[in-house]
Amino acid sequence: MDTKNLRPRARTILKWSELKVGDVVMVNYNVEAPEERGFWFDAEITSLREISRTNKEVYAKILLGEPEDSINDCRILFIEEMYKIEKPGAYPLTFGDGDFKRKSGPECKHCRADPDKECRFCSCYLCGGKQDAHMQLLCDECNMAYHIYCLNPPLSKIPEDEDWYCPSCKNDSNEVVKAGEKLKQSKKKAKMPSASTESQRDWGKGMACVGRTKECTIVPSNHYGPIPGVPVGTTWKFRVQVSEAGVHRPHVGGIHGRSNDGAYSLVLAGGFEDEVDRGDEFTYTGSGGRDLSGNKRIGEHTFDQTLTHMNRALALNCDAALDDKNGAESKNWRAGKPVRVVRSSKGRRISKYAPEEGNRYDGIYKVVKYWPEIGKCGFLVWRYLLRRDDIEPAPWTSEGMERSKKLGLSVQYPEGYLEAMASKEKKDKFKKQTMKQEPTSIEETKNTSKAMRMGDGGKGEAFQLTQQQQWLIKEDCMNQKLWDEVLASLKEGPNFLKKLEQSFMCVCCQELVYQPVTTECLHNVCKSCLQRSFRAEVFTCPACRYDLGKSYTMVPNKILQTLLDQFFPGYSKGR
DNA sequence: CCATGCGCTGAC
DNA sequence: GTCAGCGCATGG
Repeated sequence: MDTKNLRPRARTILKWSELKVGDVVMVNYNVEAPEERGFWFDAEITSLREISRTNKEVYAKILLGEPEDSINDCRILFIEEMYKIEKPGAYPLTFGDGDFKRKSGPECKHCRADPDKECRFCSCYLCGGKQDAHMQLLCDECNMAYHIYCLNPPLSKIPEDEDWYCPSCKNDSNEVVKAGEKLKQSKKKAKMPSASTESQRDWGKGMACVGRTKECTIVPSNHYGPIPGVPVGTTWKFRVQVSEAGVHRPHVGGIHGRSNDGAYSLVLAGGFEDEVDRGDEFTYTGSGGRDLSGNKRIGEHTFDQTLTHMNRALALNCDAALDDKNGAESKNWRAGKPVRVVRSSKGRRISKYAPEEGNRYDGIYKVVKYWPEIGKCGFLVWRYLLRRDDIEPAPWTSEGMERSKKLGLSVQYPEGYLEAMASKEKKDKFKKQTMKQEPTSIEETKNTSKAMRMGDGGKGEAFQLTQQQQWLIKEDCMNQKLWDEVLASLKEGPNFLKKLEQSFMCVCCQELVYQPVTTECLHNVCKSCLQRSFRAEVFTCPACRYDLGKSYTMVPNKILQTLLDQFFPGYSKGR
């Protein structure tokens, strides 16, 4: 088996039939639930025996850099995924101490116990030296350290880019787009109309086709209800930002949902003239029935809509048995599943509740009823009645406006957008009289960039804790020190949640702890992760190696679990 | 893999 | 003002 040309980045899932003694593989071990991440480690297969067509009993020698971390031999029982790798040891077992987080210098927590010992987390992969930690770069793929001056060509300073990949993990240089170079044509793109029509349009510079730069991770994509840290009234200029915030994930689609589950959010953009919006109640129209030929995103109505896909999803939110012929009405509309509603400024043509600019989160609504009807377009459409059910005041009410003012909510623009627009305007010599109204004066730009930072999870209004949360935090005395640290960032508003997520991340699975066990040494680990460690006969704390003892009783910290469930609703789904 | 889509932009 | 037509995320 040739492992030389296979890099972790282009990892290939191994087939059982390919596996043989002597292979070095990267294994996700003991995964009980497919969505749950287990331990990643490198192992050399020492023996294997076929049990069934899909199962092999595999014994492997774990290749780890540090003896105290190693389980010398193990029996691999449930291999969910297995990859061939180039650099053994490049993916450390997650018994680390935050080594994933170290970007560069100054201190490697991993080897602080013995600073003189060679350590693969802070010794340069090229020269082997540990010196000049501040000039080391960590590869985002394999976590190996590299001195910037050992690289070929050497770098003069630590790059400011978010990600850095070492020479062996970096993609084929032919695929890398160098400064000033045009994007390489993808296979998919070759099929697109533009390939043949030689379109001269300057795609990519504006917001028409940009991708996400951030992703909402505090709740899963199938999360119902508000997004923690996003108050009603929050407004974004572009749909892609709404997607990044996790409020409404599709870039273009009006409904986000799953046809066998329900709808999580929708955007009111006035796409249908015969829709009615009364603020606390509105009618909405399903999707489909449009002619999308010519690679369009919206088009003429040419056929009837069906209660499938997203239309079915939205119907499932209604607390009534599904009826795809006549529709249905809920007897207890509040019992339906919650839908996040975003109003777009485009809806102004039919609704006075639409915002003047951008896309505004207006809160939670429920589906009261849905029915089929012949729309103004002449074709059958599915129509829905939604009614507001949210304790947060609607943005157009006086209470809501006061709150928006208090929270300092204003339209959020993508990073660098206003600056880019301002300089473009200047360049185009479009100064003239617009300067007074347009937010391009220095003062105005400053104000808006403050709002942008807030949206980025930066400064803004302080995060509010409920009385119950304050009480629970006080009760969780084992974690007092951690909470003190986390509470210090309350004043940073939405950043508070990020800090919270970091502080209560499980060192094993690198996710927010679930059913956390707070150890005697005051670390928090998922109960299932700790159990897995114990099954592998490692009875120490995964974070600090403190010996917990073979007969340690794992008691989940219920108070902490309650708190985390409140701050990150739905995060434990599927775990 | 493929189909869908209540955005967005520059060209006209 | 109108219009063609693109990447991308998402679900199936």
